[in-house]
Amino acid sequence: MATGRTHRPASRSRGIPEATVARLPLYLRALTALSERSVPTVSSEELAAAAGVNSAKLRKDFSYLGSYGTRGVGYDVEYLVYQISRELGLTQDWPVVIVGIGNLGHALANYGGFASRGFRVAALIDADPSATGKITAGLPVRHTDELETIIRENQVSIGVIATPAGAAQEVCERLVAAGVTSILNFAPTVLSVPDGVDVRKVDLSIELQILAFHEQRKSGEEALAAAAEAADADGPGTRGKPEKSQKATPLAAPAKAAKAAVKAAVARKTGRSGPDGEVPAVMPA
Amino acid sequence: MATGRTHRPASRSRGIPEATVARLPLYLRALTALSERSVPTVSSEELAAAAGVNSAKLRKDFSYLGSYGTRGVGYDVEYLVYQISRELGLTQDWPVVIVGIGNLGHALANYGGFASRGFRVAALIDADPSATGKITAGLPVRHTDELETIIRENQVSIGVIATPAGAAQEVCERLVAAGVTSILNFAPTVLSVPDGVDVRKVDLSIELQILAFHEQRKSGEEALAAAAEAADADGPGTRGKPEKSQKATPLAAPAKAAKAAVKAAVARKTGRSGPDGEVPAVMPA
DNA sequence: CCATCTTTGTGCACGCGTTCACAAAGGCAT
DNA sequence: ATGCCTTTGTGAACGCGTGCACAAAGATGG
Ligand SMILES: NC(=O)c1ccc[n+]([C@@H]2O[C@H](COP(=O)([O-])OP(=O)(O)OC[C@H]3O[C@@H](n4cnc5c(N)ncnc54)[C@H](O)[C@@H]3O)[C@@H](O)[C@H]2O)c1
Ligand SMILES: NC(=O)c1ccc[n+]([C@@H]2O[C@H](COP(=O)([O-])OP(=O)(O)OC[C@H]3O[C@@H](n4cnc5c(N)ncnc54)[C@H](O)[C@@H]3O)[C@@H](O)[C@H]2O)c1
Repeated sequence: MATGRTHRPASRSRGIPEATVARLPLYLRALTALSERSVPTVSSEELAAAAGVNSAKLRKDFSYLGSYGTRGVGYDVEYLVYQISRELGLTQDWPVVIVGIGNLGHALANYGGFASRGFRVAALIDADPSATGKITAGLPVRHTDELETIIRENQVSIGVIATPAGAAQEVCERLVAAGVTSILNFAPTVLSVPDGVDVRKVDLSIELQILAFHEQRKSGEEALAAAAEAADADGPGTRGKPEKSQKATPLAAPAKAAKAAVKAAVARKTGRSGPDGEVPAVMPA
Repeated sequence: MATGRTHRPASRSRGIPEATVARLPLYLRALTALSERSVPTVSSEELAAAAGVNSAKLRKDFSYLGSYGTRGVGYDVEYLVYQISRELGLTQDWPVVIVGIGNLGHALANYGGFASRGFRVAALIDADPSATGKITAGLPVRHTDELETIIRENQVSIGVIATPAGAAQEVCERLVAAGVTSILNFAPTVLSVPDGVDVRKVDLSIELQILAFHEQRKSGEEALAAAAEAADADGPGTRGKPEKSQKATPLAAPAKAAKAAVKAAVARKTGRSGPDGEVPAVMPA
């Protein structure tokens, strides 16, 4: 998955837990697929399998919405699709603006997954004058100067930021000032927004780093230390070859000496990638 | 944010909680910025603000890694960058393949955020014969036939899926069979993988739906019901104008009659978007 | 109309994550 | 050296989310 919400701690809005809200779109997707296959009803067990969750969790989630199932039978697919759509606010049309029509912005603009869920791209906005006017995904790219006007005229309340990180906060502020109250941020920055504005972020880099963490664990604890030391000294061939780890005090209180040593090594490395022989990642006390 | 992990419930690998792992990249980014400004040390308070989290949380997170701070002073920036990088496995090089070079795949291939964190795009793979061979972001697009060879030769353990949803599971299986053990999935599907394989998903559509949910709450509970009914009947002008909510029995047990009525209405609507006068979203008992 | 069987809805317990609050640690000035 | 002041590291309390397990509901067949 990508990431979690940023602000507003955990205010379960009127009884529906945030974790449940995050799963509703998942259920909806599975239900839509069933609906297209004209399946009339589905049990919690089947639907849970399709959505990749626990069936008890699914039933509890639905219980927050009301009693929409029939014991002994299951849930009526069409009815549930409607109820979830309504709960998520997908029965109305949400105009969205995308700001920053670069690599990612182009992909987003061409993405079909918007319209299929009630989200309508109202405008594409970019600061580059040479980009404005170009037709992208059937829409002309508008200049940033028009941002406020576009937001107001189209009653846009959801904005997508796909600008470089440096511009994100500024763009965010302009969006908010113009009336946007929900932001989906693709730039790798922490956005600060006033209360009442929701920010969700999608950060590819973070996802990869989390995967790398687990990947590293899979190859054994110590490979990393070896790799870290050997990184600039030798070529390939060392990977995945542990060296016998003294797992005692794995990360326990490094003495001052150790800190200083590593710090020095790091400094050396940062400055220029010179050879460094002894870099004790874990130091004996 | 994008999304959460899919499989492997909550196995805190060797003591570091999953929630903490997910925040380490955030800290790392903030620390890198400080490092570039040559800031020598930083307090938990400052760093927490930069990363957008609570300072107590940050300190506790760091405590899982070891005692890396100095009381009365704070944390040494360079040292912490090194420790977190090491913990996340970023001191080694991670070759990555991107499968599905369409709109999104192109954007990903051109994304600079990979290399800056130790992720190297080893290959771009697509099934479309007319696409193969084309140079994208400095790399030739390779045909799916070569997938297994590419994975093995480059020792790739992380795969990114950016194909249409229908192809995702199949691609996933081929990746896993070839040796990939971590997958970042952009296709809106639930992937099933064997134990030991990590899947994280990024789903733009889900993020927007979650935003829509909260957005809807902001405009008052009932606007939705009104909008739902009026959706195909009238034009703009109704939005964001609450009408005084009768919050009694918001979603309480609808009687059989109500279910049937709504279901009928839904069916009507699904078939063709004809006019529907009375669609009781919430029915009096 | 009754028995049986399926499946929902939920009470309950448990574990993870968050946050508070504070003692201990260490730097720094005197 | 001594005391002060800042900031870490963590014990403890709390709340949310998850999953088990089961009683009640309802459909279905006889
Ligand atoms: N490309 C990806 O796959 C990818 C993946 C994850 C995250 N991101 C992030 O998404 C953002 C965009 O990535 P990209 O690859 O599309 O970059 P890009 O440089 O191709 O596009 C950025 C666009 O934003 C425009 N822009 C700059 N400042 C602006 C401003 N103040 N107002 C409006 N528009 C402005 C630029 O003109 C440009 O068209 C970056 O922050 C990047 O880190 C990209
Ligand atoms: N474009 C976006 O902004 C965006 C956003 C979120 C999610 N997504 C999802 O990402 C995926 C890709 O989106 P897109 O807009 O790039 O679609 P796209 O149709 O432009 O690209 C898909 C690419 O995958 C290739 N492909 C198809 N089957 C394949 C296979 N079996 N093996 C290898 N390659 C195969 C196609 O040739 C094509 O080049 C979709 O699942 C989409 O739902 C896209």
